[in-house]
Amino acid sequence: MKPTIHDVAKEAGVSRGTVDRVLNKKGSVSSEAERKVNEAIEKLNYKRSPVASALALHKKNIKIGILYPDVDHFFWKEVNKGIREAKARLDSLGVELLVRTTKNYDYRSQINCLDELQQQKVNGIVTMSYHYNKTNEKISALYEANIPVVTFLSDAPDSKRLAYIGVNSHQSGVVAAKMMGFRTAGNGNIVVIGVHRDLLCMEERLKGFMSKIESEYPELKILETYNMTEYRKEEEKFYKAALFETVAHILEKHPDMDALYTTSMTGSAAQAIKNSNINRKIILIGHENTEEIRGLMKRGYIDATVYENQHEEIIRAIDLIYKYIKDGDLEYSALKPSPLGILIKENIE
Amino acid sequence: MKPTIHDVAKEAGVSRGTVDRVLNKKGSVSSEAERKVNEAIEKLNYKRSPVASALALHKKNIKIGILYPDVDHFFWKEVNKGIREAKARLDSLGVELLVRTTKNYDYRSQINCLDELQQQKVNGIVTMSYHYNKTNEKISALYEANIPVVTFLSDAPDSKRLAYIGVNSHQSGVVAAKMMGFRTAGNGNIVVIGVHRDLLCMEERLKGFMSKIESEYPELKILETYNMTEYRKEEEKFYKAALFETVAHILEKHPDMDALYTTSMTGSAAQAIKNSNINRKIILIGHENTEEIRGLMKRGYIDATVYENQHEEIIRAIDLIYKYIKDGDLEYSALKPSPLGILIKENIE
DNA sequence: CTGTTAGCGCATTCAT
DNA sequence: ATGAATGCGCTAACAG
Repeated sequence: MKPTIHDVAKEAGVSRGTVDRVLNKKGSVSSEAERKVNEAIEKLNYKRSPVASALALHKKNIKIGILYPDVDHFFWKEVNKGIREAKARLDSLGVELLVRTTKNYDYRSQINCLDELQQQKVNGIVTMSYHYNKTNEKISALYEANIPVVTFLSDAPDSKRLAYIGVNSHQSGVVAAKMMGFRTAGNGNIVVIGVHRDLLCMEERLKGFMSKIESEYPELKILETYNMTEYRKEEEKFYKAALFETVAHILEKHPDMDALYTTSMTGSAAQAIKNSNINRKIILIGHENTEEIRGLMKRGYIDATVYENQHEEIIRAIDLIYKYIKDGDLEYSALKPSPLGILIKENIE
Repeated sequence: MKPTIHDVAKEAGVSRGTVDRVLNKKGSVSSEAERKVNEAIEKLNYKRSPVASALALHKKNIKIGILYPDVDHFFWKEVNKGIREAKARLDSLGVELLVRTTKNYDYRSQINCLDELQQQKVNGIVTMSYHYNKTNEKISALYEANIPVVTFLSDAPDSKRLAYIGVNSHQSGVVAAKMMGFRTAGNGNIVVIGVHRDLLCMEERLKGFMSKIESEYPELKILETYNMTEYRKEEEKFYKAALFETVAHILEKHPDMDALYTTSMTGSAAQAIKNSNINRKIILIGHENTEEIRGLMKRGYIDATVYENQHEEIIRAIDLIYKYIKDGDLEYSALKPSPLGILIKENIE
């Protein structure tokens, strides 16, 4: 039978309360008692039961804040689903989830929302960083105020965020380049669209793609690189419209192009190509795995994407911060980069 | 605040015991009481707390049997890790895991082990099917004896297994064929090795691969298809030796071959090519994602594999049967096929 | 058929 | 500094 805190107390010749104080490092324990308890724990190989612990902690009312930009219907829908699943699970642990969204990627909106969550006295926050450096200060300030922040999808490595849950973004671009190489057999003319470049993850993707193409595919020529960063603060419909225009412009300007790579909004890019009614094949490589993308890929408008599982990542992020708040230590095993998925028509679920 | 069973009882004007009987369909409840309870549950939007439930069920001592062939060091090592993780989690729920392994894929060994687990009075079993049809009868008999069986990795669809956790194997072969198409640019001579063909998953992989090549890549010629089913019942070292010989034979017999596809044991196939010291490039496409395969892929001996995450699958399978034993119902959301991963050098973690 | 009671293992009081 | 008591939400056993 698994030893309980009771067994440990008996073995050590102290009360359950004392064992608990040692386990949770509460102090107020004589060094003599502490030694005996630790010996007993060792001897019996005691591990605390997370279920019982969670149940007992029920009344503590932990609050976790979640903040993300609710802009791309398809992509964030799956994040939202993950949040709902986590919520259902954490509900029964007496944990409250305060979910906030912004209408765009403006880092000032993010900072405002973070302020509000701080006022609500949350015990921790999960969010993505809206800007490669403008959010560092606020995140570090939250850390100093004893509110740990876990970033996901896009990191803020120079801030004092507790942890980052997400992929290696540079490598994500490298993999995309490799798929471009496969699909084109290493030969042809490419146009590149860099979207959201002040999101760290996007900039890194772009760099990864470019460097891989340059180093490994000398016969793949990049005709031009477009930049769609300035639209970042607009609402989604404007953003989409701008992308549509850009793609239409590209198709007209580059009649000799064979392929398009876009660091994000792959679904919209595919729609734009589709709507253009051109009668030559444009190979499209991009990112993410959403319902929209799967649909367009099945119909041949997207050739491959490189993605991370945003649904699982948000769940991992929430679990990570919950455990950190509850137990005070990081699960180091959860910190390695998330796997990079490759999506082609054939392996759509 | 979340409603508890107590709130429901108060709302319905009955005792907690009665609510519990309704919740767990224990019978012995008047239809009048049942109606009132259900109304109260509806009204309060009551959901039972899985943590509290698990804690209370602690004394019940549920036993789950797990059975798998511990043959390929690298592949099954990760299954084993998943089992250990699940064990640690279930330990604190008072669940006992009886883990059994066989030394090969002989279905008779499997049936013997299943018999033994039945004698141990397990409440459910997780295993893979060792043979496309010879295990159906035993699995169905277990079901009749009220011991549900969940298959993973390789299914027994014609048996009364409770559920299958794993990928669509046919599609797995299709994706492999697509990767072959990418890598060869749709042109060249292929040799195929069909391993373990009386495992349903392997046979389906092979069929998926062949059909995709035939239908989509007319310029890819399959020179020959080797069959390595008969070695299935041997121990691993014999199996590997046989594969080494086969690959050496293939390389000699087909000097015009460009690529090799193998339905399993991709690591060994790569080792065999490596050891042969031939000085032309043989493209190798196979399956799985193991430490061995990642190492050989990084060094260029494997070009791509299609895999399922065996680590997550065993965990999902164990959780599924645990919940079924505990709550008596299947989590239908867990039943869709697992995702098919594509591994190339660039997206190795 | 129904209500009551006693834990499951742990964390937090409140006494001492 | 330590021990004892209470309860988290639920289930099982018992009493009626």
